[in-house]
Amino acid sequence: MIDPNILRAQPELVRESQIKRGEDANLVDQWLAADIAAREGQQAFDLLRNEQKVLGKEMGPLQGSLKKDPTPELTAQVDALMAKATELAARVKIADEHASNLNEKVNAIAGALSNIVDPRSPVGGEDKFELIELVGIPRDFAAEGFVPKNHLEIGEALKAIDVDRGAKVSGSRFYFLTGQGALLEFALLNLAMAQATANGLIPIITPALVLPAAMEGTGFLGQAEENVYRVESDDLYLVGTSEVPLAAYHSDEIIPAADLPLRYAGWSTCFRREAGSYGKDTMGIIRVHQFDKVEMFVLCDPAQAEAEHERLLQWEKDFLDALELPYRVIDVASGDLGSSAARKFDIEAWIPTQGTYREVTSTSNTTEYQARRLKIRMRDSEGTKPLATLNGTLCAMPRIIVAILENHQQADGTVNVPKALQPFLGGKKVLA
RNA sequence: GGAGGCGUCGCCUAGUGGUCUAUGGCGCCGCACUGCUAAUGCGGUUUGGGUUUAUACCCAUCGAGGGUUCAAAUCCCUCCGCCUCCGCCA
Repeated sequence: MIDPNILRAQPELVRESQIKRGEDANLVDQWLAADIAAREGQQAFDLLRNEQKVLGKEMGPLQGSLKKDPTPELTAQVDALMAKATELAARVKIADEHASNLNEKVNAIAGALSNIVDPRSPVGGEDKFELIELVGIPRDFAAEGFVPKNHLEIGEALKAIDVDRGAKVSGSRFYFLTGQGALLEFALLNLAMAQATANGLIPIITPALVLPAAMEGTGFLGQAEENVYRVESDDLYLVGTSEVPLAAYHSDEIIPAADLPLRYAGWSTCFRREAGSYGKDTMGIIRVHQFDKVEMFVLCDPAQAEAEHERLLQWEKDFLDALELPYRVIDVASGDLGSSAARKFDIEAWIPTQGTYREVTSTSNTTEYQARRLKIRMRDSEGTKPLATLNGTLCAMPRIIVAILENHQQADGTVNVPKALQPFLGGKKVLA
Protein backbone atom coordinates (compact mmCIF):
# COMPACT_ATOMS: atom_id res chain seq x y z
CA MET A 1 0.00 0.00 0.00
CA ILE A 2 1.24 3.44 -0.90
CA ASP A 3 0.98 6.33 1.56
CA PRO A 4 -2.32 8.07 0.75
CA ASN A 5 -0.70 11.42 1.52
CA ILE A 6 1.83 10.84 -1.25
CA LEU A 7 -0.94 9.85 -3.64
CA ARG A 8 -2.83 13.05 -2.85
CA ALA A 9 0.13 15.43 -2.76
CA GLN A 10 2.39 13.95 -5.46
CA PRO A 11 0.32 11.75 -7.73
CA GLU A 12 2.75 12.27 -10.60
CA LEU A 13 5.40 10.44 -8.59
CA VAL A 14 3.23 7.33 -8.44
CA ARG A 15 2.14 7.64 -12.09
CA GLU A 16 5.78 7.72 -13.15
CA SER A 17 6.56 4.72 -11.01
CA GLN A 18 3.70 2.70 -12.49
CA ILE A 19 4.95 3.54 -15.99
CA LYS A 20 8.51 2.50 -15.10
CA ARG A 21 7.13 -0.85 -14.03
CA GLY A 22 5.10 -1.19 -17.18
CA GLU A 23 1.92 -1.09 -15.13
CA ASP A 24 -1.29 0.92 -15.32
CA ALA A 25 -0.76 4.61 -14.45
CA ASN A 26 -4.47 5.37 -14.73
CA LEU A 27 -4.99 3.62 -11.43
CA VAL A 28 -3.59 6.73 -9.77
CA ASP A 29 -6.31 8.98 -11.16
CA GLN A 30 -8.94 6.37 -10.45
CA TRP A 31 -7.72 6.31 -6.87
CA LEU A 32 -7.77 10.10 -6.53
CA ALA A 33 -11.36 10.27 -7.72
CA ALA A 34 -12.41 7.34 -5.54
CA ASP A 35 -10.65 8.87 -2.54
CA ILE A 36 -12.59 12.12 -2.81
CA ALA A 37 -15.86 10.26 -3.24
CA ALA A 38 -15.13 8.00 -0.29
CA ARG A 39 -14.30 10.88 2.01
CA GLU A 40 -17.50 12.66 1.03
CA GLY A 41 -19.45 9.47 1.63
CA GLN A 42 -17.83 9.00 5.00
CA GLN A 43 -18.58 12.57 6.05
CA ALA A 44 -22.21 12.21 5.03
CA PHE A 45 -22.47 9.08 7.14
CA ASP A 46 -20.64 10.65 10.10
CA LEU A 47 -23.10 13.56 10.19
CA LEU A 48 -26.17 11.36 10.01
CA ARG A 49 -24.80 8.97 12.58
CA ASN A 50 -24.09 11.87 14.92
CA GLU A 51 -27.70 13.04 14.53
CA GLN A 52 -28.88 9.55 15.36
CA LYS A 53 -26.75 9.35 18.48
CA VAL A 54 -27.97 12.74 19.72
CA LEU A 55 -31.54 11.57 19.23
CA GLY A 56 -30.81 8.36 21.07
CA LYS A 57 -29.56 10.32 24.03
CA GLU A 58 -32.86 12.21 24.25
CA MET A 59 -34.76 8.97 24.00
CA GLY A 60 -33.17 7.22 26.96
CA PRO A 61 -34.22 9.48 29.83
CA LEU A 62 -37.59 10.07 28.20
CA GLN A 63 -38.29 6.33 28.12
CA GLY A 64 -37.29 6.20 31.76
CA SER A 65 -39.72 8.87 32.91
CA LEU A 66 -42.44 7.46 30.68
CA LYS A 67 -42.17 4.17 32.52
CA LYS A 68 -42.52 5.92 35.88
CA ASP A 69 -45.24 8.34 34.89
CA PRO A 70 -47.09 7.51 31.65
CA THR A 71 -48.87 10.76 30.76
CA PRO A 72 -50.45 11.35 27.32
CA GLU A 73 -48.07 14.27 26.61
CA LEU A 74 -45.06 12.12 27.32
CA THR A 75 -46.40 9.28 25.19
CA ALA A 76 -46.98 11.66 22.31
CA GLN A 77 -43.48 13.08 22.72
CA VAL A 78 -41.88 9.66 22.66
CA ASP A 79 -43.96 8.58 19.66
CA ALA A 80 -42.91 11.67 17.72
CA LEU A 81 -39.27 11.09 18.58
CA MET A 82 -39.57 7.43 17.63
CA ALA A 83 -41.03 8.30 14.23
CA LYS A 84 -38.17 10.69 13.57
CA ALA A 85 -35.66 8.07 14.69
CA THR A 86 -37.13 5.40 12.45
CA GLU A 87 -36.87 7.66 9.45
CA LEU A 88 -33.33 8.64 10.40
CA ALA A 89 -32.28 5.02 10.89
CA ALA A 90 -33.20 4.25 7.29
CA ARG A 91 -31.09 7.14 6.05
CA VAL A 92 -28.17 6.11 8.25
CA LYS A 93 -28.31 2.61 6.85
CA ILE A 94 -28.21 3.84 3.27
CA ALA A 95 -25.38 6.27 4.00
CA ASP A 96 -23.46 3.50 5.75
CA GLU A 97 -23.71 1.14 2.81
CA HIS A 98 -22.84 3.90 0.40
CA ALA A 99 -19.73 4.88 2.39
CA SER A 100 -18.62 1.25 2.78
CA ASN A 101 -18.88 0.64 -0.94
CA LEU A 102 -16.84 3.74 -1.71
CA ASN A 103 -14.21 2.78 0.84
CA GLU A 104 -13.92 -0.69 -0.58
CA LYS A 105 -13.37 0.77 -4.01
CA VAL A 106 -10.53 3.00 -2.78
CA ASN A 107 -8.92 0.07 -1.01
CA ALA A 108 -9.22 -2.18 -4.04
CA ILE A 109 -7.46 0.39 -6.22
CA ALA A 110 -4.84 1.11 -3.55
CA GLY A 111 -4.16 -2.61 -3.26
CA ALA A 112 -3.55 -2.87 -7.00
CA LEU A 113 -0.90 -0.14 -6.99
CA SER A 114 2.68 -1.37 -6.76
CA ASN A 115 5.32 0.19 -4.56
CA ILE A 116 7.01 3.38 -5.73
CA VAL A 117 10.17 2.49 -7.62
CA ASP A 118 13.38 3.82 -6.12
CA PRO A 119 14.70 6.59 -8.40
CA ARG A 120 18.05 4.78 -8.60
CA SER A 121 16.58 1.54 -9.96
CA PRO A 122 17.43 1.16 -13.65
CA VAL A 123 14.37 1.67 -15.83
CA GLY A 124 13.14 -0.99 -18.21
CA GLY A 125 12.51 -4.71 -18.54
CA GLU A 126 14.38 -7.66 -17.08
CA ASP A 127 17.41 -7.22 -19.37
CA LYS A 128 17.89 -3.57 -18.39
CA PHE A 129 19.56 -4.46 -15.10
CA GLU A 130 22.69 -2.64 -14.09
CA LEU A 131 25.84 -4.59 -13.25
CA ILE A 132 27.15 -3.49 -9.88
CA GLU A 133 29.98 -5.86 -9.20
CA LEU A 134 31.81 -8.94 -10.47
CA VAL A 135 33.35 -11.12 -7.79
CA GLY A 136 35.68 -14.07 -8.34
CA ILE A 137 36.93 -15.52 -11.60
CA PRO A 138 35.15 -18.42 -13.30
CA ARG A 139 37.43 -21.44 -13.67
CA ASP A 140 39.03 -22.08 -17.05
CA PHE A 141 38.12 -25.74 -17.52
CA ALA A 142 39.77 -25.84 -20.96
CA ALA A 143 43.06 -24.83 -19.38
CA GLU A 144 42.52 -27.50 -16.73
CA GLY A 145 42.06 -29.97 -19.53
CA PHE A 146 38.51 -31.25 -19.11
CA VAL A 147 34.95 -30.46 -20.04
CA PRO A 148 32.79 -29.61 -17.01
CA LYS A 149 29.76 -31.79 -16.36
CA ASN A 150 26.42 -30.26 -15.51
CA HIS A 151 25.12 -30.45 -11.95
CA LEU A 152 22.70 -33.28 -12.72
CA GLU A 153 25.39 -35.53 -14.19
CA ILE A 154 27.56 -34.86 -11.17
CA GLY A 155 24.71 -35.21 -8.69
CA GLU A 156 23.55 -38.50 -10.19
CA ALA A 157 27.04 -39.91 -10.28
CA LEU A 158 27.46 -39.04 -6.60
CA LYS A 159 24.01 -40.50 -5.86
CA ALA A 160 23.13 -37.11 -4.41
CA ILE A 161 20.29 -36.02 -6.71
CA ASP A 162 17.51 -38.19 -8.11
CA VAL A 163 15.16 -36.38 -10.48
CA ASP A 164 13.82 -39.50 -12.21
CA ARG A 165 12.22 -40.77 -9.05
CA GLY A 166 11.18 -37.20 -8.19
CA ALA A 167 9.18 -37.16 -11.42
CA LYS A 168 7.85 -40.65 -10.78
CA VAL A 169 6.55 -39.77 -7.33
CA SER A 170 5.52 -36.12 -7.69
CA GLY A 171 5.79 -35.13 -11.35
CA SER A 172 8.16 -32.90 -13.24
CA ARG A 173 10.31 -30.37 -11.37
CA PHE A 174 10.45 -32.55 -8.25
CA TYR A 175 13.55 -34.31 -6.97
CA PHE A 176 15.00 -36.33 -4.14
CA LEU A 177 18.21 -35.33 -2.40
CA THR A 178 19.86 -38.54 -1.26
CA GLY A 179 22.93 -39.50 0.75
CA GLN A 180 25.54 -36.77 0.55
CA GLY A 181 23.08 -34.63 -1.37
CA ALA A 182 20.83 -34.57 1.68
CA LEU A 183 23.82 -34.05 3.97
CA LEU A 184 24.97 -31.20 1.75
CA GLU A 185 21.66 -29.41 2.26
CA PHE A 186 21.87 -29.84 6.03
CA ALA A 187 25.45 -28.56 5.98
CA LEU A 188 24.39 -25.50 4.00
CA LEU A 189 21.52 -24.92 6.38
CA ASN A 190 23.83 -25.08 9.37
CA LEU A 191 26.47 -22.87 7.77
CA ALA A 192 23.80 -20.31 6.86
CA MET A 193 22.31 -20.35 10.34
CA ALA A 194 25.76 -20.12 11.94
CA GLN A 195 26.50 -17.02 9.89
CA ALA A 196 23.06 -15.55 10.56
CA THR A 197 23.22 -16.00 14.32
CA ALA A 198 26.79 -14.67 14.39
CA ASN A 199 25.36 -11.55 12.73
CA GLY A 200 22.68 -11.28 15.40
CA LEU A 201 19.72 -12.51 13.38
CA ILE A 202 17.02 -14.44 15.23
CA PRO A 203 16.61 -17.95 13.81
CA ILE A 204 12.98 -18.75 13.13
CA ILE A 205 11.12 -21.69 11.61
CA THR A 206 7.91 -20.59 9.94
CA PRO A 207 4.68 -22.20 8.77
CA ALA A 208 4.63 -22.97 5.05
CA LEU A 209 0.84 -22.70 4.85
CA VAL A 210 -0.68 -19.27 5.42
CA LEU A 211 -4.07 -17.56 5.43
CA PRO A 212 -5.12 -15.45 2.44
CA ALA A 213 -4.51 -12.26 4.44
CA ALA A 214 -0.79 -13.07 4.75
CA MET A 215 -0.45 -13.71 1.00
CA GLU A 216 -2.45 -10.62 0.19
CA GLY A 217 -0.50 -8.46 2.64
CA THR A 218 2.86 -9.40 1.22
CA GLY A 219 1.68 -8.58 -2.28
CA PHE A 220 1.82 -12.06 -3.78
CA LEU A 221 -1.78 -12.20 -4.96
CA GLY A 222 -1.24 -9.64 -7.70
CA GLN A 223 0.69 -10.53 -10.83
CA ALA A 224 2.50 -13.31 -8.90
CA GLU A 225 -0.74 -15.13 -8.08
CA GLU A 226 -0.42 -17.71 -10.86
CA ASN A 227 2.77 -18.99 -9.24
CA VAL A 228 1.16 -19.62 -5.87
CA TYR A 229 -0.24 -22.98 -4.80
CA ARG A 230 -3.64 -22.71 -3.16
CA VAL A 231 -5.13 -25.38 -0.91
CA GLU A 232 -8.73 -24.87 -1.83
CA SER A 233 -10.26 -27.27 0.67
CA ASP A 234 -8.94 -25.20 3.59
CA ASP A 235 -8.54 -21.80 1.98
CA LEU A 236 -4.79 -21.71 2.66
CA TYR A 237 -1.81 -20.92 0.50
CA LEU A 238 1.54 -22.68 0.28
CA VAL A 239 4.21 -20.00 0.59
CA GLY A 240 6.66 -19.40 -2.22
CA THR A 241 9.10 -17.93 0.31
CA SER A 242 9.22 -17.59 4.07
CA GLU A 243 9.15 -13.85 3.45
CA VAL A 244 5.37 -14.30 3.61
CA PRO A 245 5.05 -15.74 7.13
CA LEU A 246 7.96 -13.60 8.33
CA ALA A 247 6.31 -10.39 7.12
CA ALA A 248 2.94 -11.41 8.51
CA TYR A 249 4.53 -12.45 11.83
CA HIS A 250 4.16 -8.94 13.27
CA SER A 251 1.01 -7.95 11.38
CA ASP A 252 -1.44 -5.77 13.32
CA GLU A 253 1.29 -4.94 15.81
CA ILE A 254 2.87 -1.73 17.02
CA ILE A 255 6.55 -2.21 17.79
CA PRO A 256 8.42 0.17 20.13
CA ALA A 257 11.19 1.99 18.26
CA ALA A 258 13.68 0.76 20.87
CA ASP A 259 13.07 -2.85 19.72
CA LEU A 260 14.07 -2.05 16.14
CA PRO A 261 15.63 -3.21 14.00
CA LEU A 262 14.26 -6.75 14.22
CA ARG A 263 16.27 -9.15 12.09
CA TYR A 264 15.18 -12.72 11.43
CA ALA A 265 16.67 -15.70 9.64
CA GLY A 266 13.73 -17.85 8.62
CA TRP A 267 13.79 -21.43 7.44
CA SER A 268 10.98 -22.97 5.47
CA THR A 269 10.12 -25.02 2.47
CA CYS A 270 9.04 -22.94 -0.53
CA PHE A 271 6.51 -23.92 -3.17
CA ARG A 272 6.26 -22.43 -6.64
CA ARG A 273 3.97 -23.43 -9.47
CA GLU A 274 6.38 -22.08 -12.10
CA ALA A 275 3.44 -21.35 -14.36
CA GLY A 276 4.53 -19.91 -17.66
CA SER A 277 7.99 -21.41 -17.48
CA TYR A 278 7.29 -24.52 -19.55
CA GLY A 279 10.42 -25.70 -21.27
CA LYS A 280 12.64 -23.35 -19.24
CA ASP A 281 15.32 -25.02 -17.12
CA THR A 282 13.80 -28.44 -17.47
CA MET A 283 17.08 -30.17 -16.72
CA GLY A 284 18.19 -30.70 -13.14
CA ILE A 285 17.17 -28.71 -10.08
CA ILE A 286 17.60 -25.09 -11.19
CA ARG A 287 13.85 -24.53 -11.37
CA VAL A 288 11.74 -26.73 -9.10
CA HIS A 289 8.32 -26.69 -7.47
CA GLN A 290 9.59 -27.27 -3.95
CA PHE A 291 12.79 -26.30 -2.18
CA ASP A 292 14.12 -25.21 1.18
CA LYS A 293 15.49 -21.77 1.86
CA VAL A 294 17.02 -19.64 4.58
CA GLU A 295 15.57 -16.16 4.24
CA MET A 296 16.59 -13.01 6.07
CA PHE A 297 13.89 -10.53 7.02
CA VAL A 298 14.25 -7.10 8.64
CA LEU A 299 11.80 -4.66 10.21
CA CYS A 300 13.25 -1.21 10.84
CA ASP A 301 12.73 2.52 10.94
CA PRO A 302 12.19 3.71 7.33
CA ALA A 303 15.16 6.03 7.79
CA GLN A 304 17.36 2.95 8.28
CA ALA A 305 15.97 0.90 5.39
CA GLU A 306 18.64 1.75 2.87
CA ALA A 307 21.46 0.90 5.26
CA GLU A 308 19.71 -2.38 6.13
CA HIS A 309 19.42 -3.18 2.44
CA GLU A 310 23.17 -2.76 1.99
CA ARG A 311 23.74 -4.91 5.05
CA LEU A 312 21.56 -7.73 3.69
CA LEU A 313 23.42 -7.62 0.38
CA GLN A 314 26.74 -7.80 2.20
CA TRP A 315 25.60 -10.84 4.20
CA GLU A 316 24.53 -12.55 0.98
CA LYS A 317 27.94 -11.83 -0.53
CA ASP A 318 29.67 -13.11 2.60
CA PHE A 319 27.81 -16.40 2.23
CA LEU A 320 28.79 -16.86 -1.42
CA ASP A 321 32.34 -15.82 -0.61
CA ALA A 322 32.45 -18.52 2.05
CA LEU A 323 31.36 -21.04 -0.57
CA GLU A 324 34.09 -19.76 -2.91
CA LEU A 325 31.69 -19.15 -5.77
CA PRO A 326 32.20 -16.59 -8.57
CA TYR A 327 29.23 -14.27 -8.92
CA ARG A 328 27.97 -10.90 -10.02
CA VAL A 329 25.68 -8.41 -8.31
CA ILE A 330 23.01 -6.60 -10.28
CA ASP A 331 20.63 -3.73 -9.62
CA VAL A 332 17.32 -5.16 -10.85
CA ALA A 333 15.39 -3.12 -13.43
CA SER A 334 12.07 -1.46 -12.64
CA GLY A 335 10.03 -3.85 -14.76
CA ASP A 336 11.33 -6.88 -12.87
CA LEU A 337 10.94 -5.76 -9.27
CA GLY A 338 7.73 -7.43 -8.18
CA SER A 339 4.95 -5.33 -6.73
CA SER A 340 6.41 -4.89 -3.22
CA ALA A 341 10.01 -3.91 -3.92
CA ALA A 342 11.20 -0.35 -4.44
CA ARG A 343 14.70 -1.58 -5.14
CA LYS A 344 16.18 -5.04 -5.55
CA PHE A 345 19.68 -6.48 -5.81
CA ASP A 346 20.15 -9.97 -7.20
CA ILE A 347 23.26 -12.04 -6.87
CA GLU A 348 23.88 -14.39 -9.76
CA ALA A 349 26.37 -17.23 -9.43
CA TRP A 350 28.44 -18.43 -12.37
CA ILE A 351 27.14 -21.70 -13.80
CA PRO A 352 29.97 -23.21 -15.89
CA THR A 353 27.89 -25.52 -18.10
CA GLN A 354 25.51 -22.71 -18.97
CA GLY A 355 28.33 -20.21 -19.50
CA THR A 356 26.30 -17.60 -17.67
CA TYR A 357 25.36 -16.15 -14.31
CA ARG A 358 22.12 -17.40 -12.72
CA GLU A 359 20.15 -15.85 -9.86
CA VAL A 360 20.88 -17.46 -6.51
CA THR A 361 19.86 -14.73 -4.08
CA SER A 362 17.75 -11.61 -4.12
CA THR A 363 17.32 -8.81 -1.61
CA SER A 364 14.49 -6.28 -1.71
CA ASN A 365 13.77 -3.04 0.05
CA THR A 366 9.98 -3.03 0.27
CA THR A 367 10.00 0.26 2.24
CA GLU A 368 6.66 0.79 4.04
CA TYR A 369 4.64 -0.97 1.33
CA GLN A 370 4.20 -4.35 3.01
CA ALA A 371 3.98 -2.82 6.48
CA ARG A 372 1.02 -0.70 5.43
CA ARG A 373 -0.76 -3.67 3.93
CA LEU A 374 -0.07 -5.81 6.99
CA LYS A 375 -0.61 -2.99 9.52
CA ILE A 376 2.82 -3.23 11.10
CA ARG A 377 3.70 0.03 12.81
CA MET A 378 6.39 1.43 15.06
CA ARG A 379 6.00 3.79 17.97
CA ASP A 380 8.57 6.48 18.68
CA SER A 381 8.42 9.76 20.59
CA GLU A 382 6.45 11.32 17.73
CA GLY A 383 3.73 8.67 17.67
CA THR A 384 2.96 5.67 15.50
CA LYS A 385 3.90 5.23 11.85
CA PRO A 386 4.45 2.36 9.43
CA LEU A 387 7.92 0.85 9.56
CA ALA A 388 10.01 -0.51 6.70
CA THR A 389 10.50 -4.18 5.82
CA LEU A 390 13.28 -5.80 3.82
CA ASN A 391 14.07 -9.33 2.79
CA GLY A 392 17.03 -11.18 1.36
CA THR A 393 17.89 -14.75 0.46
CA LEU A 394 20.68 -16.24 2.49
CA CYS A 395 20.62 -19.71 0.99
CA ALA A 396 18.16 -21.19 -1.52
CA MET A 397 19.19 -24.84 -1.48
CA PRO A 398 18.89 -26.26 -4.99
CA ARG A 399 20.57 -23.41 -6.80
CA ILE A 400 23.41 -23.21 -4.29
CA ILE A 401 23.88 -26.96 -4.62
CA VAL A 402 23.97 -26.55 -8.40
CA ALA A 403 26.59 -23.83 -8.12
CA ILE A 404 28.75 -25.83 -5.72
CA LEU A 405 28.64 -29.04 -7.77
CA GLU A 406 29.44 -27.32 -11.03
CA ASN A 407 32.05 -24.85 -9.84
CA HIS A 408 33.94 -27.18 -7.53
CA GLN A 409 33.92 -30.31 -9.67
CA GLN A 410 37.13 -32.09 -10.60
CA ALA A 411 38.15 -34.04 -13.68
CA ASP A 412 37.49 -37.36 -11.95
CA GLY A 413 33.85 -36.45 -11.15
CA THR A 414 34.40 -35.68 -7.48
CA VAL A 415 33.56 -32.31 -5.94
CA ASN A 416 35.72 -30.24 -3.61
CA VAL A 417 33.95 -29.03 -0.48
CA PRO A 418 34.60 -25.34 0.24
CA LYS A 419 36.62 -24.89 3.43
CA ALA A 420 33.88 -23.06 5.31
CA LEU A 421 31.46 -25.90 4.67
CA GLN A 422 33.76 -28.73 5.68
CA PRO A 423 33.09 -28.52 9.44
CA PHE A 424 29.40 -28.94 8.70
CA LEU A 425 30.05 -32.08 6.65
CA GLY A 426 31.96 -33.89 9.34
CA GLY A 427 35.28 -32.54 8.06
CA LYS A 428 34.80 -34.04 4.60
CA LYS A 429 36.95 -32.27 1.98
CA VAL A 430 35.62 -34.00 -1.11
CA LEU A 431 32.30 -35.40 -2.24
CA ALA A 432 33.02 -38.65 -4.00
C1' G B 1 -13.87 -35.16 16.51
C1' G B 2 -17.35 -34.37 21.29
C1' A B 3 -18.76 -31.26 25.81
C1' G B 4 -18.20 -26.77 28.54
C1' G B 5 -16.01 -21.89 29.59
C1' C B 6 -13.79 -17.39 27.85
C1' G B 7 -12.16 -13.16 24.32
C1' U B 8 -13.35 -5.17 26.83
C1' C B 9 -7.84 0.35 26.28
C1' G B 10 -0.05 -1.85 27.42
C1' C B 11 -1.70 -5.30 31.87
C1' C B 12 -5.76 -6.55 35.29
C1' U B 13 -10.89 -5.46 35.64
C1' A B 14 -16.54 -3.42 35.84
C1' G B 15 -20.26 -3.47 32.52
C1' U B 16 -27.61 -8.55 30.76
C1' G B 17 -30.50 -2.91 25.57
C1' G B 18 -30.87 3.84 26.50
C1' U B 19 -30.62 7.14 32.29
C1' C B 20 -24.87 12.89 29.48
C1' U B 21 -18.67 10.91 27.75
C1' A B 22 -17.16 2.10 28.20
C1' U B 23 -15.98 1.54 35.07
C1' G B 24 -11.98 1.19 38.44
C1' G B 25 -6.93 -0.16 39.47
C1' C B 26 -1.72 -0.88 37.87
C1' G B 27 1.80 0.96 34.61
C1' C B 28 3.22 5.17 31.67
C1' C B 29 3.45 10.76 30.37
C1' G B 30 2.81 15.94 32.01
C1' C B 31 2.07 19.48 35.91
C1' A B 32 1.98 20.85 41.19
C1' C B 33 4.05 20.09 45.97
C1' U B 34 8.76 18.50 47.79
C1' G B 35 16.86 18.83 50.28
C1' C B 36 16.96 14.33 46.46
C1' U B 37 14.14 10.00 45.65
C1' A B 38 9.61 8.36 47.30
C1' A B 39 4.72 9.54 48.72
C1' U B 40 0.54 12.64 47.57
C1' G B 41 -2.74 15.70 44.48
C1' C B 42 -4.51 17.27 39.58
C1' G B 43 -4.70 16.30 34.37
C1' G B 44 -3.67 13.00 30.38
C1' U B 45 -2.95 7.96 28.38
C1' U B 46 -6.42 2.26 22.39
C1' U B 47 -6.12 2.58 17.31
C1' G B 48 -7.80 4.45 12.57
C1' G B 49 -10.35 8.27 9.73
C1' G B 50 -12.38 13.23 9.10
C1' U B 51 -13.37 18.77 9.99
C1' U B 52 -10.32 22.96 11.86
C1' U B 53 -5.30 28.71 11.59
C1' A B 54 -5.75 27.21 16.53
C1' U B 55 -8.18 25.35 20.70
C1' A B 56 -11.30 21.81 19.92
C1' C B 57 -15.02 18.78 17.76
C1' C B 58 -17.17 14.54 14.96
C1' C B 59 -17.24 9.25 13.27
C1' A B 60 -15.61 4.28 13.67
C1' U B 61 -13.25 0.72 17.01
C1' C B 62 -15.28 -4.06 23.18
C1' G B 63 -11.72 -11.20 18.75
C1' A B 64 -13.82 -10.93 13.10
C1' G B 65 -18.13 -10.66 10.04
C1' G B 66 -23.38 -10.59 9.54
C1' G B 67 -28.40 -9.86 11.85
C1' U B 68 -32.48 -8.01 15.27
C1' U B 69 -33.76 -2.85 17.16
C1' C B 70 -35.43 3.91 16.97
C1' A B 71 -30.93 2.44 19.93
C1' A B 72 -26.08 -3.32 20.80
C1' A B 73 -19.88 -4.38 24.55
C1' U B 74 -24.82 -6.30 26.14
C1' C B 75 -29.67 -10.16 22.32
C1' C B 76 -29.33 -13.78 17.81
C1' C B 77 -26.29 -16.31 13.78
C1' U B 78 -21.56 -17.69 11.44
C1' C B 79 -16.41 -17.83 11.81
C1' C B 80 -11.53 -17.35 14.39
C1' G B 81 -8.50 -17.82 18.71
C1' C B 82 -7.48 -19.30 23.89
C1' C B 83 -8.51 -22.43 28.36
C1' U B 84 -10.60 -27.09 30.79
C1' C B 85 -12.31 -32.11 30.20
C1' C B 86 -13.15 -36.57 26.96
C1' G B 87 -11.85 -39.43 22.54
C1' C B 88 -8.22 -40.36 18.65
C1' C B 89 -3.22 -39.75 17.02
C1' A B 90 2.66 -38.36 15.10
